[in-house]
Order: sequence, then structure tokens, then C-alpha cells
Amino acid sequence: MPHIDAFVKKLSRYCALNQADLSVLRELQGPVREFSRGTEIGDEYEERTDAYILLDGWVHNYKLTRDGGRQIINFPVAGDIIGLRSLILPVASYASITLTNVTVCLIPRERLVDVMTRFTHIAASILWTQAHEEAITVEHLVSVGRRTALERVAHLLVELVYRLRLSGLASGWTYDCPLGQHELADALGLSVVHINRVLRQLREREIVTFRQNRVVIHDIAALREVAGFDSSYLDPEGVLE
Amino acid sequence: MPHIDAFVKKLSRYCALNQADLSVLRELQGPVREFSRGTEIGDEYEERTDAYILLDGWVHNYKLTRDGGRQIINFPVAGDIIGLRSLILPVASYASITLTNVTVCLIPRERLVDVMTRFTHIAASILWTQAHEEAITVEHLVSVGRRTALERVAHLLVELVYRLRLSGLASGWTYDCPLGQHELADALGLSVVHINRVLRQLREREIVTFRQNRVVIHDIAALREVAGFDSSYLDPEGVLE
DNA sequence: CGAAAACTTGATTGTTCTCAAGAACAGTGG
DNA sequence: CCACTGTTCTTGAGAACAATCAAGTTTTCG
Repeated sequence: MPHIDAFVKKLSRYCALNQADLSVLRELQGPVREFSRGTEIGDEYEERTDAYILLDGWVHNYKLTRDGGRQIINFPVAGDIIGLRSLILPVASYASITLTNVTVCLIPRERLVDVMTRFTHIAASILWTQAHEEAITVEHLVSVGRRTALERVAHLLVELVYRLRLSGLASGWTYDCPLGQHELADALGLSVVHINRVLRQLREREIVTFRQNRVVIHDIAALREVAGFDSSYLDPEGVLE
Repeated sequence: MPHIDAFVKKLSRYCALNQADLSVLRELQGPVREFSRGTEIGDEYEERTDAYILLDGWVHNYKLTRDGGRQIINFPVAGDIIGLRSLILPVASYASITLTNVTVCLIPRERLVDVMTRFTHIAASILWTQAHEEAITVEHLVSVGRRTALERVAHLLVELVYRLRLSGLASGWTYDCPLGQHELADALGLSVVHINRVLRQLREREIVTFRQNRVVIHDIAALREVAGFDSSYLDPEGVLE
């Protein structure tokens, strides 16, 4: 089973988990499911009653506007939970579509509710991941509202490398990134053309190269500087660096 | 005690509350505190360990950027909970400052945790308010990322009137709104000057007038149309209209 | 009543968008 | 393995929306 460790690793960052907690987490796991690239996770026509742990692959959550525009809310990566809100709210506030072939582990609603009421450690960890994700969304809002195009692109590329490192999915300053320029544009509130120009600038200044679904950060210090990146929203305890 | 009803009303929209639940909610209430205009809620220097129910007044949550810019995340109004995340996460991801004199009711951390573990109804309601707030933040991100200046301003003014109506704080299409143009600008990712021009345009088209801390919507249908407003994120059950 | 803050308006600048067209790349069937 | 075809990327030129700069005006508050 690929990468279930990423999820456990993430939870244990928030709260020390003992042997009992770990076995409860195992109890939480439902069947593994696969989604091919470009398909919706869950089902947009019926109410979503289950959540998923993303084991492998990339997803994007987004909303469409009246005139056909798309705003991407976030990019869950392996180890993240998808659709936790749908356990609480009757309607999802956005759609989730895969960007690659994806493997998930289904979490049945009843089992999750049961575990969270019986094990406060687990409940706290899961609420913590939620708060963490919300902090990422807030930082995203800051980017789109108050940063220049260059800063936005740089900020997203730095954020992704740190998130992947926290999940153990990137070691150096290089990572596989299946996002196209269209996705970057719709995430950052910019046009595809402008994304292209900004990426060129970052490449020519030898700060970061993003080509063929691969991000190579040549100068992480310069990239952080350009982005005005402050890691505290990802990393309250300062584990990073 | 002003407006505690707004909070109970909000919770009961999510989940039918019986007599026992209501008395538990009463048990949750801690001391009432006052903050004067322009002061930080909680304390930025010590860890925030308590949450507050906003009873009266307006607040804004925001983050500052490196170069002194401000991005406003949201505007809690009476009946909203402030700082719930701080019960979970050790560090708040943004600051909260009052826009008016404010009355809050403190919720001690231990009591909240205790009540939420013992009463799943209450816990569900509170998580539901959280999910609701997150949906508002997501819609905010859509505004800033993919809507024009006119749409953004219109959207915020419509959202506020509906939120106030849901809390019973506005009856017609008119409401008191202590936001200055500087606050609108920093919420919507625009300059103060441009906010001013957009407000003038909305006024000249006789759609909405925002003057002297008072919003008067002359034509709610036109305003919704301009904003591209879809109320489902505020109102899953379609109670509005 | 006076001072500071908030709002208003015009003129100019600039970042980003749109339109347009060519180049590189990826997937498909022969 | 290659030609074909659609998708994604790249670059240029011009237009547009919103920012900045600068100066009044009104409102608020002590």
C-alpha cells in the first residue's frame, strides 16, 4: 500500500501517537480505490458521505465562476485528507478532480465519527490537520490578494517543496510536479500567458526551473526571498529549514 | 447580555438542539468581556488558549505582508466564534482586531473540550460553523482570484447582508457596516482609490449606496446579478431569499 | 472649533490581460 | 517507428483594468 506512512507521519507531527492509537488508525482504513487522471473524486451528483486519504498522486480542489473561470483552492498531496468537510457539511463547497492517476484509501463516515469520539488523541490530530490546511488556504488568499505575480509563483513553488518534504516526498530541492501552467494560472489568479513569462523570468535569473512536470530549485534562499516566504504557517514548531 | 441569541440561533440552524443541549450551551459561557475599537482580541504575545463568542460589534482577521500590505481574511459578525482554531493549533495563523467597540463571551478551553467530547450534538454544530466559515473564506478566495473589482465589491456587500439576516441583525436590505474603504480595499485585494470609484459606480447605477457606515441596497436583484452571487455557500438548505 | 482622518476626484503610470500565431511536446493509429 | 493531431508552451503587440501620485473636500472626533 503506497505511502500510508505519509498520513501517519503527518498526524504524529501534531500529537504523539502510541501503539494503541496506531492500531486505531489501521482500523480507520477502508478499501483502497483508484481514480484515473481527470476524474472527480467522490461523486458530484450524490452527497459525499465518505472522506479519503490521498495515498498517491495529485488532486486539485476548485470552484468555477459564472463566466467559466476557475479558481483552484488548493492542491492536496499524498498524506492529505480529501473531503473531510463533507462529513460535516451536507454539501461540499468545491469540487475535487485528480491531476494524475490517484490512489486513495476510503474512510467510512461512521467509522471516523466513532473513532473520533472514542479517541481524543486521534480526533485532536485530525482537527489539527484541518487547521493546518486552513492556514494554507489563508496564506493562499494573502498571495492572491496582496502579492505580485512573481511573488505568487515563487511562493507556491516554495510552499510545495516544503509540504512535500514534510510528507517525505521530496528530499532535495527538486520535485515532480504534475501541474500545468493552466493550473498555476487558475490557482494564482493570473493568466496562462503571464504565468509563462514569470516562469521564464525565474528560470533566467537561475532561481528555479519548472519544465516537463519537474521543479528544480537552483537557489532556495533566493526563491524564498523573492516569495517573501515565512514558513511558520506550515510549520509552527520550526522543524523545517 | 446582548445577542447571545445570535449564536444559539446559528448553531440550531445546523442541528436541532433540545432543552439539554441549550443548558449545556449555557454552561459553556464564560465571563463577558469588552474590547474597545482598534484593539487586538486575545493577546498576540501569549498563546491564545481561549475562544470567544462575538456578542456585539465587528472584528477583522488579517495577515500582514513583508512590505506592510494587509490582507483581510474575514469579518466575523455577532454570533460568530473567534479563535476556535487557536484551541487546536498552538499558533494563530492570523491576528484579530476589533473594528468597533466589541462585546464577547469568553469560552474557556477546557470547558469547550469537555462539552464537545460529552455532547456530540454540540460538537457537530460547532464543527459545522467552522465548515461554514471555511466555505466563506473559499468564496472570498474566488472573489480575489477570479472576479473583477466591481464583482468583488458587490459580492462582499451581498454576502454581508445575507450573513446579517441569517443572524437576525438585518431585516430589510439595509445594514450598519463599520468598514471603511481601507478595509474593503485590503479585504478585496484592491487599492482604496479604486474601491472609491467602484462604490461611486454602484451608487450612480442606483444599485447600492455605502455612506457613513451604512449600506443601503436599492436593488438587491441587480446587486446579486452584478456580483454573480450564488447563496448556496452560505445557505445549503436554501433558507434565504 | 480645530485637527486629523477618511473620502473624492483627476491625471498618469504600470502590471497584467487579451488576442494572435508559431513552436515544442505527447498521445494515437497506421 | 513515424506521421498525424491535439494539447501545452512560448513569444510578441496592443489594450485594459487597476495602481500610484497628487490635491482637494468632507466627515469625524476631541
